[in-house]
Amino acid sequence: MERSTRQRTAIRDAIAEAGRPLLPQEVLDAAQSQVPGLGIATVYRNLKALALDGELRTVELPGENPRYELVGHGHHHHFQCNVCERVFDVHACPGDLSKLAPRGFTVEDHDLTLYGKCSDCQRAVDKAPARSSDKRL
Amino acid sequence: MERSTRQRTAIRDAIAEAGRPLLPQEVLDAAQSQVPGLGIATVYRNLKALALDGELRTVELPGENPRYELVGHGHHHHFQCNVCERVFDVHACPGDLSKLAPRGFTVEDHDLTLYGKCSDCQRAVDKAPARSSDKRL
DNA sequence: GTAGCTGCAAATTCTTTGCAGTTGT
DNA sequence: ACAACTGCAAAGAATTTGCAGCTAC
Repeated sequence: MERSTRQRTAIRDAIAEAGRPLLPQEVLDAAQSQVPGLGIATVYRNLKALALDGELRTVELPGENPRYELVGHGHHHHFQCNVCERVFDVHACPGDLSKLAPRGFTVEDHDLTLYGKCSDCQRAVDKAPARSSDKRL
Repeated sequence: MERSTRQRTAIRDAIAEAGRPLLPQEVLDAAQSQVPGLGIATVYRNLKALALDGELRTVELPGENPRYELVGHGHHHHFQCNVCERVFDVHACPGDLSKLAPRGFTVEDHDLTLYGKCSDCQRAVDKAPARSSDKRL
């Protein structure tokens, strides 16, 4: 049976406050402000448990480690910033994509990731137009 | 400068013959029939080099380890069958998705994966209609 | 009281890297 | 010849697991 521990609460809260999908390590960093001794293994165990429980959803972007977000938003997609690499929710959807599949194939679902610059990074670029010497990451 | 070695040739051939995106381990298994002593590190090094070189493309599906396929088709997407789990190329594209992003965000690229039933598995379902006891995964 | 939870460290899995010997050009 | 390449084993990074002590109920 599921217990309510300081650790579990801190993990849930960290994700709720972030408002965007977090990596296990990001969850640890955020939750440690509430529970200093928190270990990464506990974070992994709780993320898995909460996901199984239906409280969290696993967000798997191509080539990225899994992130976790609160369930609650229904069908939606994600945007990853090419600069800061953070991931954001996109509450829009191209809609019916069934016509994209080859003949004879049936489309039941889809997964879409947008890439570009988030508003913060876009603003930074606008203010300081790129010089050829600018290199990030 | 790029050399032509037995190993590199075997790796390239393995992927060419497969005709679908392969995992590094699958590449190793296939290429070892040509070069028995082939090591996994060499496979990784060559996959990376060939991808950098523009010969191979990395196919990263959500929650899956990276696969590699021959370049040749330009921008395209993938379809994964919910039944047989095989991955197919989709040579269609929803096009401009920039309006889906939140205000202030700039869309530069996108990644799309369709899920459903491939023609083979769809045909199988049509012939043998699902019973309520049928459960997958 | 006790089953579930936790932190730590060791184990796993996938991928990368250091090194000394091998090979293509 | 000589830089690129290779196999092996060790190193990394992300995630899982074993275990003994802790804690919510």
